[in-house]
Amino acid sequence: MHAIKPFNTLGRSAQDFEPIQPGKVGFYGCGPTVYNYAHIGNLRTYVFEDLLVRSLRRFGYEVTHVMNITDVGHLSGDDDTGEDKMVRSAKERGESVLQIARFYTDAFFRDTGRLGIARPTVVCKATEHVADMIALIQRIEAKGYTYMSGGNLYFDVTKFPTYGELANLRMDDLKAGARIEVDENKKNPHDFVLWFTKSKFENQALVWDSPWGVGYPGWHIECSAMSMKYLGESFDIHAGGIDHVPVHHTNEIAQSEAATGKKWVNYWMHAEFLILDKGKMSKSKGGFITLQSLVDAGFDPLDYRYFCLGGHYRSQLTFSWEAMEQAKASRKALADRILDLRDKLAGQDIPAVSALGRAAAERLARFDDALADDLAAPRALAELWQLVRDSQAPAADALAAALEMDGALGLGLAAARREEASVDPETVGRIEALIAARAAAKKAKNWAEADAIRGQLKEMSIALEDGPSGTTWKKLA
RNA sequence: GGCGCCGUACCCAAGUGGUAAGGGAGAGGUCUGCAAAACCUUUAUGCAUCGGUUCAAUUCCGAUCGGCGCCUCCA
Repeated sequence: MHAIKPFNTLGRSAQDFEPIQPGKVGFYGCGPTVYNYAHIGNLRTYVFEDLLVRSLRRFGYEVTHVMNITDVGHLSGDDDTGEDKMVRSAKERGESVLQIARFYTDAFFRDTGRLGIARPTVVCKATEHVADMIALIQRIEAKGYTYMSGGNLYFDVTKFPTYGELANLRMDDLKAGARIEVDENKKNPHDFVLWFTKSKFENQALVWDSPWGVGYPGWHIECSAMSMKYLGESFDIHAGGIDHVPVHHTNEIAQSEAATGKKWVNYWMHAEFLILDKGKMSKSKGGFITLQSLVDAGFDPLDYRYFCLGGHYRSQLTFSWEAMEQAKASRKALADRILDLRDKLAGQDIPAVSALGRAAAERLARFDDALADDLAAPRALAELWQLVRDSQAPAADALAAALEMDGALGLGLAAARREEASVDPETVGRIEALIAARAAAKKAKNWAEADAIRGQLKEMSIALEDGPSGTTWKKLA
């Protein structure tokens, strides 16, 4: 089992990973709020989480990956007074909240699927776990961490001495409410709601009965309740976007540890933002780019995955169409290498990893070192390139090692195939006739004629390649 | 006001207290009737600026300039 060393936000340092149970990893990744399509910034985080899961599995861990689907309660506006986002979407489309949630959940998994992201072991919806949340809140209440005020149940952060540790918050010089009016029902600006009975917006669509009255859960409790349900009261890794550090994850820790009295999560990993030239991409500000819009622009979803892997997950990555073009070109070149290696082997068996020659084995080892070192994908990618270009390694070894690497990177290299021209049979006949005519012209050394035919085919977006075994063609995109 | 990140070639992007990975793009070459692919060579005495520490700094420290994120639902 390879020693992996993730950067732990808790402590802000790279730390040797030691799972609670040897050989097993409990991993919780914050999932989407399903009131709209995911944008490519959101998706970057899921690519990171997928790389983490694939790497851990590659290193021999049995990973239980839990992801929540938030299908209740979030605000729509920057001013904290808007409607529930789910409710607004539902209203706009004339559908029920649950229909909206279902629709965008499906869209989400369609996108992650296209990105080669493995489906989590457990996908859990907030609306189906309200009873678990209520039970957890009761535990917190029983330990004396809560108070009722203005109809809502609050968590009192002053009762939790290590509050803010994850985010390096210092309670005394914090200026909460710098950008937002503080809820006057709170004793402390950092207190947060565990259960609402007094909604700030009318017509809350989804409400449940509870010991505190009819209402709905606070925004942080679902992750605590569901993660503990599926992973236990303490588990190994929790990941999410970096924006979650100061509030969401900070509050999750407080409420979870208040309830159990135990350390909740050992390793916290946070992905940095994808940004545009003008700043971050967000659902509420502009610059909303979906995976589909990349596809519509002629990119394969895996081109975007390659783009993401080209930067380290803890660094901001700036999106640009030019960078996408570069990623596309790189990924295609990589796939072509794999195809060339396949051709060289001509059906020969691919050696087992244990039977690799030294050159390929060393590359693979370095690749693993890069991944183990806080998921250094750019370095891992560089090793893959070196491998695939290294004439030292026999083709069979190179191919075997490259496919091993791709098991972690998920760039779909095993499935790489030459671009099959999607051309109707009639046109195929014409193309082949022209190629035959050109072959005849070439044989007669009538170069002008041969080139004319090449030009004619080019008009039809058909590119020819003369090889040792004859002429092949493909349709250009 | 507080917290945090970043500034490396034309572009994207690694990295290290001892002299700059990888990819894209460009240039030259080999090969090919042409073309494509492939292969070879090539593109930062330099890592925002200015100081400091050091035998040695791009890498550590400080300041400055510039960009970005968070403190509000947000990946």
